[in-house]
Amino acid sequence: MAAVLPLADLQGQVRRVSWLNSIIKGDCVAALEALPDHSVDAIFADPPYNLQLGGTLHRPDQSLVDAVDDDWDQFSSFEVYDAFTRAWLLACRRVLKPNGTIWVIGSYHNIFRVGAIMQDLNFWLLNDIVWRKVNPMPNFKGRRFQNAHETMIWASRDAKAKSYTFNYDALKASNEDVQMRSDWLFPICSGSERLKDDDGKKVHPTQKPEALLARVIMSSTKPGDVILDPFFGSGTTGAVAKRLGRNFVGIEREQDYIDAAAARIAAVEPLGKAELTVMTGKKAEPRVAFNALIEAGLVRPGQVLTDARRRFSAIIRADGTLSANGEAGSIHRLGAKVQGFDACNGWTFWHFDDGQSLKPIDELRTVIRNDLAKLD
Amino acid sequence: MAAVLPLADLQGQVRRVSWLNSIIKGDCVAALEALPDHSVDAIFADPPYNLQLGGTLHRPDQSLVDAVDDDWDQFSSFEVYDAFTRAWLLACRRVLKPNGTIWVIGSYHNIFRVGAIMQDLNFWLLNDIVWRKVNPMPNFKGRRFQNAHETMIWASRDAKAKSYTFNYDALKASNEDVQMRSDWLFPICSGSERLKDDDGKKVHPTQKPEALLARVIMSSTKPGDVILDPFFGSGTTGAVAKRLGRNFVGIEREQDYIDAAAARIAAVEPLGKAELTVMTGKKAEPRVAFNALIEAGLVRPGQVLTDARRRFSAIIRADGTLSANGEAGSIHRLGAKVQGFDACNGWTFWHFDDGQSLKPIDELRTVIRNDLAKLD
DNA sequence: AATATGGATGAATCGATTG
DNA sequence: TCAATCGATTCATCCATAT
Repeated sequence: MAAVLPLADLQGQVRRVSWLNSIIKGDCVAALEALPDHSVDAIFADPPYNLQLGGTLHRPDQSLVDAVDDDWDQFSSFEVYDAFTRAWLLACRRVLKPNGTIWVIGSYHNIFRVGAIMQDLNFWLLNDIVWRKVNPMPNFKGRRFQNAHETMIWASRDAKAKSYTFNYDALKASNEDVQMRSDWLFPICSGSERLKDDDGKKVHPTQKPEALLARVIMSSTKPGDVILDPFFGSGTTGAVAKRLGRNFVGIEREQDYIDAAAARIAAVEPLGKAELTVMTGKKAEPRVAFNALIEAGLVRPGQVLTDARRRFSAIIRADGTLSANGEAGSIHRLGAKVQGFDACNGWTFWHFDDGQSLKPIDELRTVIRNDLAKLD
Repeated sequence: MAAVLPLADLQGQVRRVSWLNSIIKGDCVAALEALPDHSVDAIFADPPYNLQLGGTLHRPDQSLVDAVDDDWDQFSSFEVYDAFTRAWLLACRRVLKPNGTIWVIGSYHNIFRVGAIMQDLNFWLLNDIVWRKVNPMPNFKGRRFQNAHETMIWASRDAKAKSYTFNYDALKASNEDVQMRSDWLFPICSGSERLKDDDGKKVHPTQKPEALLARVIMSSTKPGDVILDPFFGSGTTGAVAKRLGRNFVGIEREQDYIDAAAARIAAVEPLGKAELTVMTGKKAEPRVAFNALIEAGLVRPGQVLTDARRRFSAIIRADGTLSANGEAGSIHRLGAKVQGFDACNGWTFWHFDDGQSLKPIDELRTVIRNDLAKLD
């Protein structure tokens, strides 16, 4: 895992997909040109934030704040930063599969430019997600609000791409059975998770917490997917992807970061298949025709169905349709019609009387589905 | 208060500052041209969001969602929206005092374009503030994360303006003696605060809560300051400004909104000097997702949970659900399922073995809650 | 008079499959 | 490619009505 390939080696090996689960050394845009079109399922990008720091910053006790002042975060103007942003986003767009999605994280220094450029390039914004930091750095001068969050943009390749991966049911089940919101709460990366060098200095100034990446990856990818991180840094994306049974591709310029990331990822133990199975909902279940209930003898032609409160009733016909008040149609169409609605889920609307109580015909569909499950 | 002046009247009366505490009827940019340079201390702008809605949306109960489809929110392209944004921001910049600040609120549909243009026009971003909605509208189709926040940008007129108003100590004192963070929690505007017409219909589709405006105004203005709102709508800015002893200027095109806002503001009773302090409310115990335990490392995927008497067991999966006997679900659903019940409190039912004894996972939730207690 | 229940609603870029 | 069909999908809160 996590072999480090110079760009030259990579280009000769694309056919064997040797770039899977490796870190490509080189400039982001140039390295991306070596990847095939539509070759990755998802992208997580943590680009330079273009922080505009005036001078040095001291805490109230006069200790020096170790700010992000690396060369890679220096841009001479918004125009230069915009050109850089457009270039790497375009390159990412080409390698992204048509139904793939991209995540970009940033702060108020850069995220507005990034978001506008994403829209200009026809990415279709699905959500902006707020990472609320449990333990953000205070504002030492007391001149602003404490900058306690960062923003992530989640987008599909274009507006027409409707089949992107979103594990809605799993997220909901893991969140007290209510849907996951756009504001997430996580601690910043610190303690034993934070990579340090031999001198105890942090390896990377903006290492992201694994919990954040875990939710990103669990929500919008499937096991076996390929996740690209064009600004790999300390390799959080790769470490979490490996642990969660996904593949990764990282791009990084600095050898120190590559070395630290490769060692980190090598130490990761992937989870087993059982632990990685994702909870799915009804949408993922096989379709069952209402006719199958008749054929299985679970309901019979002539039988009366009603809604849960017995306000409406209909008769089952031998062809698998229902009739009521001289009208006929599928369980869905007729359910909609009697209520005066445009649409209706007939499976949950229509009920049958089992002698004791009214039960939705959806329970009979479950019987059929359980029988089907034994066959494979 | 709140006299409504047609633009023509205004221009002849500028010297007497007759526009103070009034609503100017007219187009935003044209009306702004009639105001003197450097004449307002702060600006709060709630521009059109440029929502691009495909068709109609129904709730699961088939009721129709009353979407924002007003003419004033329709733009033919990003270019047109950008030009509009640049025009009103430039006009605002001219009337803003050198040490004044501006707030702009938006959603992911427009806020990235707005923020980038503000930077291009040399506004200096001080913070982005996240309004976390207590009670946002759900995502009915389960295709995205629940869009549970909006974003505000707070900026000074330019980078050199260091003497802007920021009531740091008052905010801190009103916030349990810790710095005010960049993520704010407020309910949406509803109930008796929401303006309704005689038919019970909402007067304005996007009326903002007064609590939100109150924090904006208390944090970045002084009593007696002039606050401009170039998209006045239902007049929340004016109502809160009057109550908090500030002056306002509103600009609005639609007569219906002007009438409603004028009546609303007329009914406001200004607070006395002593009462101009911010109130905060403690919320009930925060909801904790089971996923938070995994993300915090308190439990791990693959780990086995049992009930208190070890009659039932289940395995934790990486997506935050449990699985047992080929079935899966949330801690609550699966707890109910294995027992054959309709419902179950998974927090007290499922236990983990800490090496000495079985303990309910509810104890781990307490650990998380203690961390959270600092935040809400 | 409290409490319970049902309905309404909010800045929303909100399908997938088959014929 | 388009049209028809199947059938999946909601949270917190407020208010009106019923018990």
